Amino acid sequence: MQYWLMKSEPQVFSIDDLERQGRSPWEGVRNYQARNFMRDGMKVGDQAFLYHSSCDVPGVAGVMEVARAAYPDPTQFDRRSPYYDEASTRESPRWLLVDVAFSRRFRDVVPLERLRAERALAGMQLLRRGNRLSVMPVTAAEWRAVLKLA
DNA sequence: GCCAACGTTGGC
DNA sequence: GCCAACGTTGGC
Repeated sequence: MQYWLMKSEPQVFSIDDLERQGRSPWEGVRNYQARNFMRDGMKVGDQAFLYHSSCDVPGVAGVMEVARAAYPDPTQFDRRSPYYDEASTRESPRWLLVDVAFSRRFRDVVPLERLRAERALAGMQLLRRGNRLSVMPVTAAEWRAVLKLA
């Protein structure tokens, strides 16, 4: 089993939204590296942190589980969607998504600031300078270290 | 294949 | 709102 971290702006899709819905397609990933992690890495049953970005308190908000392996993201074909990609075709879809299922909402978000202060997380990809990836792997040791802070 | 211009991400 | 960092685009 593998561990992941996936970013979302809570104004767009938050841990509360996922808790309410129970399960959801993870729409809108438009970065090749992030797509490749979903396509080549993610398996049903993998665990992922939901990270809130671009908000008052950026940080890890809870835990979800991969509920369905990668398949084409329908929003790339939807002209009215902000994620529409006119260059993508149904014969050869450019963008994929996975379905995620709610597991747990932390009582409080574990703030980015707190993650940065944690020695065990010094090598975490999320914390590297200039990191903008919205989907990335997390090691088992990092996973445990973040859970301890929740 | 290089690289400048441009767009996006995301913390602050 | 600012700006650093980075990815993508497109001319050459």
